[in-house]
Amino acid sequence: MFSERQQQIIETAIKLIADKGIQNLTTKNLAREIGISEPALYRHFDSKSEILKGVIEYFKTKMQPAIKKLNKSVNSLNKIEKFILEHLSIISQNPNFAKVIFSEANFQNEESLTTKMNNMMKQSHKILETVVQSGQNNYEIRTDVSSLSIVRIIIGSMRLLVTQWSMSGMIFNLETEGKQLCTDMKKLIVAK
Amino acid sequence: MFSERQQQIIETAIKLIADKGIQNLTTKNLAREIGISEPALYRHFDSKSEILKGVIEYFKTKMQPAIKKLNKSVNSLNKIEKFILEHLSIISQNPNFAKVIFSEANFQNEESLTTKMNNMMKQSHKILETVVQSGQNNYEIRTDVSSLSIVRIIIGSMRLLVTQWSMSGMIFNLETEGKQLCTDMKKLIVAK
DNA sequence: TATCTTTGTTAGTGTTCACTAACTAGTGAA
DNA sequence: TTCACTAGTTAGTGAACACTAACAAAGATA
Repeated sequence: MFSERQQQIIETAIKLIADKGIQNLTTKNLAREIGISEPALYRHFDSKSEILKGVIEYFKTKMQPAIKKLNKSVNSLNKIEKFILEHLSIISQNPNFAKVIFSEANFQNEESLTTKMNNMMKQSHKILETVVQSGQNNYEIRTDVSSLSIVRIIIGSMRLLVTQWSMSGMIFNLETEGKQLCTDMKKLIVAK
Repeated sequence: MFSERQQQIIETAIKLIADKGIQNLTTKNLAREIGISEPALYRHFDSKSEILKGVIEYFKTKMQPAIKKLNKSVNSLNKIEKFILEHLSIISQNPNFAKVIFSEANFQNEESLTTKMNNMMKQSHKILETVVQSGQNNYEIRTDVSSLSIVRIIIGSMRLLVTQWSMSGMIFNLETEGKQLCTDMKKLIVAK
């Protein structure tokens, strides 16, 4: 899909945004960081906007494994744990993701980008909601609390953990802390 | 603290960011939206950066009531409910806040702003953690789950709810949905 | 060998950025 | 009445923005 150079451009764009926000992503900074000239960027992308679309596509493909691995578990609580830990593992391996992937504000400037981010988020929520609901149907997960609330609690706390991790300068171990969160989360939502 | 004109500038700045992100906040757009000239802005703030500092200060003062009202409850679960619902009530009354207040990315460009946002967040987490811990000491809140996890779950899900509300175009009632989330949250964390 | 394609370069475009210089109308106190 | 202060104006600054024109080197293909 993306050539090597295109991937390099996308990864560098993510790095620049992670460093100092979307206002730090200029064609000048991007070219300098890669070590090519500005016009060279335009051999690989039609516009800066196309690069940002590439960033979102890149997130999608990088995050896909976190969702595909869910089917390996039968148990719903295990699936939820996998969902969280696989996401955190990928972010842990790509620390620049942390500051960008859950910051919809970075893509607010253009409607097509907002829509793309929106859809990515909705899709992953839908998948998790299906897992939670089937867990409730199997009496693995308590049914006195709506699946919507459970999904919000799971994804909300995961996102906050990632935000705290990046804001702290990655001072703690994301996966260790994630495991603790999972353990506690399971205690809260397991059926009695 | 802030003059009327300064407040107007700050509120308009928040509106512009809410509309199309931080890149939409230019001195030109800001002046046009208010209906004054660009240089007039500089009679009230030394620089654009000072306006952004003003935005954060404005959030602080506007959000303070949500925290001050906590002491009116004795019950810890009620305090947590108040914490969530008061926050949501203020955001509901100031819809432009929704897209900006939890989007640390908007203030990432300058270190002094990042620090300010960071501190605001840490402070409110600390307050909530104190509430949770005293609830655990009183046997109102279950103690088999760490207070840190509970705080992450509460604030994380609240932030996500606000994000979903603003991303949906405010299509649902934030406070109604917030009450449902509170009810479910209390069921999960109440001591057995 | 000759030509085409790919991927880079240098030098530059017009536009927008945050911000300033210089001036002015209105107001309130000495 | 004079004078200073406040809060606005018009016109313009250099720097940075995304992007382009024109050219060049290298490799693959005819």
